[in-house]
Amino acid sequence: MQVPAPIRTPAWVSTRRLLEQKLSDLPKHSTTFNQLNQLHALIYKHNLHQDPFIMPKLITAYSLCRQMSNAVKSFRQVQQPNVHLYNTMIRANVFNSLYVDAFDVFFHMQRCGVYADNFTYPFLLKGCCGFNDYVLVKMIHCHVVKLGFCLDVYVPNALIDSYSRCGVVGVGDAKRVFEGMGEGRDVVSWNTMIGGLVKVNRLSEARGLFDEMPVSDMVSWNTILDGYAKAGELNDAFELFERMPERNVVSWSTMLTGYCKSGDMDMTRMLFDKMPVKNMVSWTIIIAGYAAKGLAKEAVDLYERMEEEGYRPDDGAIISILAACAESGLLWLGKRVHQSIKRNGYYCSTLIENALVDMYAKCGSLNKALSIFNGMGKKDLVSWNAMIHGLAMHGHGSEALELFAEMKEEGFTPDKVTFVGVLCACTHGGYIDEGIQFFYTMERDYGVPPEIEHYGCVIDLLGRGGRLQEAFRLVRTMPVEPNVIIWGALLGACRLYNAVELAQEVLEHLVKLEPENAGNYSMLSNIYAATGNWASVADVRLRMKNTGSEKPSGASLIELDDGVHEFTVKNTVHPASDKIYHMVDGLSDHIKKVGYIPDVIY
DNA sequence: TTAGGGTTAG
Repeated sequence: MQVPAPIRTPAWVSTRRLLEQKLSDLPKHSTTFNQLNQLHALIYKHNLHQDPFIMPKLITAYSLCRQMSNAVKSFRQVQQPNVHLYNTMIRANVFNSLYVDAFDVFFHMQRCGVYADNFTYPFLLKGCCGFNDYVLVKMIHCHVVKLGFCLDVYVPNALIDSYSRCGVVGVGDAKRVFEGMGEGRDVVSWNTMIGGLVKVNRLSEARGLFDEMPVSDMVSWNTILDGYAKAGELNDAFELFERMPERNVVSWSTMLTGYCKSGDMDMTRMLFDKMPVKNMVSWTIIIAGYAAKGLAKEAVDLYERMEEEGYRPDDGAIISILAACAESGLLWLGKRVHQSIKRNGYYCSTLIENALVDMYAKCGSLNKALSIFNGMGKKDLVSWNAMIHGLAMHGHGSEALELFAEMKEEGFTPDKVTFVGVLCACTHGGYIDEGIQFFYTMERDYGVPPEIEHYGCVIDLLGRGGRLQEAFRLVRTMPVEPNVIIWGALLGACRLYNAVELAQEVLEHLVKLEPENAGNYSMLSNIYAATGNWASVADVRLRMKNTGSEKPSGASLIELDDGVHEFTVKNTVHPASDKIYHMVDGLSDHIKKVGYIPDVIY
């Protein structure tokens, strides 16, 4: 069907200009579906749905408010898309993490004989980051070289970035592209290369380039600052921070992250309070920092202050904060974030729903996790994995396995993370033979080769099932080097079955890997004690003293409405200590009367 | 091109 060319009356021209302006002015996050649909209808009415300037703007607007099906519909309305429209569509897909679709658009474009330009390859290379796939980047690189494509600075810069994001395997290629650019390098090339080296922890090399670069800008300073902060070299980072010709919100946030990760929340707070300009990222860093450390009151207070000051948490903020809550079991803040999502009607993406499922599951609210999971419009593999793992870790092994079966029926292919959850479900549900069966068939039936995580699970499974020799044999024959988790699982099993000799051997391996962890010695000491070998208990204690490893006392944390309460052995600092001990003594007497024999830890 | 981002064994 031929679309008649619009008649360019002055009224048409002004409508066109108005629509173009409206599309450009749309706010990124608060655009509603209706607003956009109205604009789309107007575009149709004025016969502008073939317009080479209007349509990319419409597609971008749909993409920004996560309406990709409408973006695709709009794209299909255009009969002869030009390179600009293809580029827009590739970028829209990448922005929405639809990497496969982005590549499909690229192939479609080639089939239609439309030539890629300087923008196509950088957009496409950004799509490779989603796969984090070195081979894919290499393929595009070869493609560009084969075409004899004019290597404008944008394309090699994108190549440096994409290669660097592939980690250690790609950084060599990134360097070759960087060096090949010669005099053609701009400040972005230098910054990207420095960032790439920082990503693979080659800090001194990055510093060398930073010192060597002809002209540095704020991004260069921030990149190298981030390198020091991520490496935990906070003194060096701070020195650099003070020496910076000027600082922006990114520089301050980089320092916040550094101190947060080192656990120094006082310093983090001091910097945060001193920041001249804050943004969503800086609020997120400090709130998630407090949350991850279980500092409930500080985290919730700041979250509320942030909302009072008119900040609306974006996807990044919500996900980071929920993840931090999940890590420390901070249900209080997790619920608070969930409330504000509901109250403000934020768009709840699959990413956010996954974070909610994970948070509720990790915090022990399995019903809440399940109700969100069941109500999800669109589940992805991560949703299933999070729910399976959540059920498994709380002892609902059979439910987890049922969910695994359901997931396959729905057409999802399990990945390596799924099998960690499945094996964990078997361990905690006591399904030893089933677990071993899964372990030995995961590669054959699903093409997922077992990795160290799966060996960890199955060794735990065998160990808890009392099949210690089998577990030990597997550790010795497995193709990967056993780590502390593997040896730790084995030591735990030895403790369960009082396997003294095996425990001694396992401990020697563990001590080599983590000499500073006193928990390992305690475990061995407990095994000796359980078998009445008091002389060896004394030996181990002496060895602990000599090596200077002191086991920190364990603490229990309970979250009530007003925050997290910590309890340790013989600790009386809690304001309600007297009442609590009274209750504990009463309970203790009661359970002994009904036949409880305490398992004394030595 | 720089700061925060979901699922992973003891």
